[in-house]
Amino acid sequence: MKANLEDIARAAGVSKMTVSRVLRGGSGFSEDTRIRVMQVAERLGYIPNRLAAAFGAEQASTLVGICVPRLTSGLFGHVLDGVDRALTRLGFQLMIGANNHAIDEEEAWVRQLVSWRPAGVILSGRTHSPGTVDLLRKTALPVVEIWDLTTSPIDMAVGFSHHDCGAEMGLHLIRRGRRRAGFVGALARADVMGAARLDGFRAALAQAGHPLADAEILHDAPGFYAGYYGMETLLSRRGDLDAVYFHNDEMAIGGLAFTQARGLRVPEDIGIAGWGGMEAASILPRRLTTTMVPTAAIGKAAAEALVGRLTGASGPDVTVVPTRLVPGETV
Amino acid sequence: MKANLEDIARAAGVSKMTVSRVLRGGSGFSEDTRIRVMQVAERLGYIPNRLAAAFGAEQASTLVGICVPRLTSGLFGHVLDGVDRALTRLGFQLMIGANNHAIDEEEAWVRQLVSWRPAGVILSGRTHSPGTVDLLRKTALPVVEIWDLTTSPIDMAVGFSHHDCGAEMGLHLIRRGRRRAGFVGALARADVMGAARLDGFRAALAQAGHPLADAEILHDAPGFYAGYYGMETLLSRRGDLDAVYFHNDEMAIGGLAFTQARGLRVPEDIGIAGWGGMEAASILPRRLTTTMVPTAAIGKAAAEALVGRLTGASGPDVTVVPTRLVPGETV
DNA sequence: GATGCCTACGTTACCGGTAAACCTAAGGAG
DNA sequence: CTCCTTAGGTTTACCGGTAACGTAGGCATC
Repeated sequence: MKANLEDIARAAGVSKMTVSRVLRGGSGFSEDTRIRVMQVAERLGYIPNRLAAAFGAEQASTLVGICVPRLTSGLFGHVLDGVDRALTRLGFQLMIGANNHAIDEEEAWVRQLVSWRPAGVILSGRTHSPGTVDLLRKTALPVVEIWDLTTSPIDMAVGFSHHDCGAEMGLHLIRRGRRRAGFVGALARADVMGAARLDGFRAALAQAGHPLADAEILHDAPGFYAGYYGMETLLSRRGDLDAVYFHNDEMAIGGLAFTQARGLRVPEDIGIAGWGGMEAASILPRRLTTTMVPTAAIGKAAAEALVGRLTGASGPDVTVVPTRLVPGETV
Repeated sequence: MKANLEDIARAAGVSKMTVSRVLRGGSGFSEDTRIRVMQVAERLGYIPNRLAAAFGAEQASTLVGICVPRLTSGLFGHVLDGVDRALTRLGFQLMIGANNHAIDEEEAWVRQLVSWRPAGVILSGRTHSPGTVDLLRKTALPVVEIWDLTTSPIDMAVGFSHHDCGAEMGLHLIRRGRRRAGFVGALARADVMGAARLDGFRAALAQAGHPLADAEILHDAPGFYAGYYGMETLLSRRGDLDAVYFHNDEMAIGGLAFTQARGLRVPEDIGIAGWGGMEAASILPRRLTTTMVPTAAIGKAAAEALVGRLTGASGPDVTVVPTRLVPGETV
């Protein structure tokens, strides 16, 4: 039914080792033999068995795992795309997982992954369970932590500082004359990185002498609705806010929709700032004030760091990718 | 260094077959033995080798592949999420791929995938290269085609008819009194499914006696910008259009942004309709007229169809999921 | 008391590749 | 003429599980 190397070897009158070498494009065979083997393989409809290959010679795995917080996130979609394009081109396969912002779900996924003996792993964020870290250290797998920067990565890291993003936006609001800023977050107690942005934001405001006026951290996923209702909640508590910083752009656009529904003028009555740089943010009647994150570049850099490690090239352990605050017209 | 079944067997004083049985939670061992084996496995930090397991007993693979058109699509992010949640819970691992709307890229990915001897495959769309179909038939792998419905699937299908979506929207526009409708598409010559919606749309308009006035199919990816510029192009050619149907909601919102920039009133001067049902569409000042697609439900249904086939349960070959036209306030 | 059946294991034989070691004939150098 | 090298192979020994089958001892049944 389905042919293996042995079948090809028999039909071509060579040993299966020779077939293996031919098919992998190595050396140690004549052109005649190569052609014969290729033809027989084609004729028999040979389908390689990577399971056997990876099992028999463990270093030959072409499997890479990547775990993101949520598969429904637009930003991480672009990260995945960057990783996928870079790795597919080099003959790797991508195994995917979502941790839903829970380190124990991540650990469960990592355990499954390592049982497939992959060539490497890409994780999101810098917060992992002890079990995860332990396992990855023990298996000595190449690991790239992306998205949030850490100075002491498990192995390698590609990202930026969420804390700095928040601080930069805080400073920007202050410079634009805002004095009573609020914050609307999401995924309460789950999302470490949004919390880091809030920390940085809060610190910058405090240092400027105009501390954070109020914050509303929703439990929902960070979407348009959540932004809309978060804005409503925040303003019902503090009607005097003159700026609101949102968990991300989707929420900011939701908040913007609320100001329109309520007849508030932006940026005159209140300023709105987002984070992440989704495409829609730049097509609004007023371009959204936000921070652009080079998502696809992060994915690409992570893939390249991983492949670099595998091919023995020595790259930096920590790669910082620059984010960019876009002033926009909503603050 | 790293322990295998043999090591555990030696340390626990049993055979490795017994260890295998214990770790997989089977039967044929005493409670005493079970506890001893589990303790030893824990102590040695045993990491299962699914490579060896899947290789040695081919039917035991827990690998499922899924190929989507683009990883950056919000809609497919939700599909992936639906698939991932359903399969992770059942102990499967997801291998992912993107075909970039090209059937030969899909074929290349499928070839890589089958070499991992997966338990099943989920493909997007119903258009595949002969090589892909051939390969999947030959390997007799469970296959679920999602997103676009086909009456003669390779194996199973979960989706809806894009043609019908377009036709339904065409009829809706006619009913709302529109007589000169245009269309803005994307991914020219690549996206089969958007083309199917246009076909249905065109047919419905023609049947009503008010044929499609004009269509602009861009080569770009379907995003906000593309919608904005597509709208501009279309209106510069046909200033008398009274409705425009877009490839998807993002493009429709982009088009909407153009009408605002140009001072056109929606829906009075011109109607705007999208497709897909992205969350942002329902939070606009005027709720967008669009078609809601049950993305996560499609993912879940696809996963369940696949697992059903694997466990021998007989389900339907074709599952139709309902889409819903949301009238909105932009037409 | 022979037979059958059940429990709780152990034994054996693979699965399909790959690395490493080994072989052999032909050609060239000394 | 012998030795060495090289091209072009072959042989052997795994990798770590699992299915299928074998078996010893205990108990119930006829």
